[in-house]
Amino acid sequence: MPPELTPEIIAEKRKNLILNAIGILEDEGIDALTLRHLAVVSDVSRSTPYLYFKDKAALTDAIRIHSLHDLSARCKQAITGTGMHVEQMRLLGDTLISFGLRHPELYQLIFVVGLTGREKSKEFCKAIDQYKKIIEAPMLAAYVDGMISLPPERLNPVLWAAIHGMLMLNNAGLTGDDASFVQLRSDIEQVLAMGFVVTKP
Amino acid sequence: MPPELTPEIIAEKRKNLILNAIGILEDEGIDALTLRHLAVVSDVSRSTPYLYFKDKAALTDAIRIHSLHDLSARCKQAITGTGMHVEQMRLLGDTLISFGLRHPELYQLIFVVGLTGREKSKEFCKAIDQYKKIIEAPMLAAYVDGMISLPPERLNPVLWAAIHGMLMLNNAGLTGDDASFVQLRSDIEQVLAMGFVVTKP
DNA sequence: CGCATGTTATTGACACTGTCAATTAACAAT
DNA sequence: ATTGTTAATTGACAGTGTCAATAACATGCG
Repeated sequence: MPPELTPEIIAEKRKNLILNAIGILEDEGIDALTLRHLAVVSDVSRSTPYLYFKDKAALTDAIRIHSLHDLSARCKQAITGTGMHVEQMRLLGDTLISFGLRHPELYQLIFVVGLTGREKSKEFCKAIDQYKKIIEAPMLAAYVDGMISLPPERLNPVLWAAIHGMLMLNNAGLTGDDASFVQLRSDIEQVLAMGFVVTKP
Repeated sequence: MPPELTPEIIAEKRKNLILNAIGILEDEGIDALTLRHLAVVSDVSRSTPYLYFKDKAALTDAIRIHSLHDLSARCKQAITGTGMHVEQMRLLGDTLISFGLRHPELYQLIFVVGLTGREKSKEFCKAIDQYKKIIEAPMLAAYVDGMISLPPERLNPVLWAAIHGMLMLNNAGLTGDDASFVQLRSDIEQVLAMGFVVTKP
């Protein structure tokens, strides 16, 4: 008979590898994220990760999914405490921007598909859908309240693109110094708001 | 004495390697862009590229710079023929979007610094500055004409972030099908325009 | 013409990486 | 204690970036 390896234990070991991989990514950069290095850091043998991940792309995919769930949780928490829909929208934007600024390497790994592996996995798409659902809820409420002029399925891509672009440019060092980024952030907020927020008559 | 290798010939061989590298990138993807493969395609020996590029990062940097010059040239050409500044702004946006859609791998290599190598080179920064200067010229003209409400150094980052984000999301397959992208593109244009275009009184 | 010289290009070699087959170690049930 | 199944390790191989050692080679001088 096999040793007692419950699915829970397997899942825990898997999660441990994922967390160690994220640690490497954030501390030493994407180039240091190698399966062998992960094995050393995790104090396991060279090919043990292959027991939990089919290949390297599967590992990075798992990192993406884990991090998306984490981000979703942060978003949920960010909007508890206020019921004002437009305020919630701002809080969600802040959460994403803050995440992108604090975890640049991780952010890039998550959202720049094609950095590793070409096509999105089923689970990744599910995690994205979950995240989008959380984001779009306050937007839907604000829309039915008549506060904004575009429905969520049209407004969210606009806001997402603006924030994503700002973060990616900043990540690439193309937004100048910190002051420039702050200015950009405020300008984007203002320009966008003027573009879709319904002004009271 | 050395063999007759004029700087022109050296530059030509170098450019040839760059063009071949771009060909590999666009035809076979970023993973196929390897120095050894480039050598085979270019019909030279394994380490000949090292005579022209210090290391792989120098090669990708050269690709970036070459492509930025190419993009700048396209932009210059796009706005010849009309003197209407706001129309020129639209044409420049179309040029960038069209470039990003037609050359996704190349676009990502250029603008996602950190994909290869960590810090920007001097020459890359110069090419970026050149490009920005071309982009911002019509915006400055439109600003002094009173057509738009933000000066170029503030408006350009906003527009750039929006377009960059849209292209990167699309590149990652996060903008849905083609129809969704078209919708997003038009929504962004509209929302942004409402945010900064001065409406005639 | 033949040789020295400095330059260009190729090959050899090394450390890494992803990956998997072959092998060993661990352990529950008998 | 034996055994059979499974977890985990080691061996091995093809690629990759990189550079030192080597060859090829056009030119200038004797």
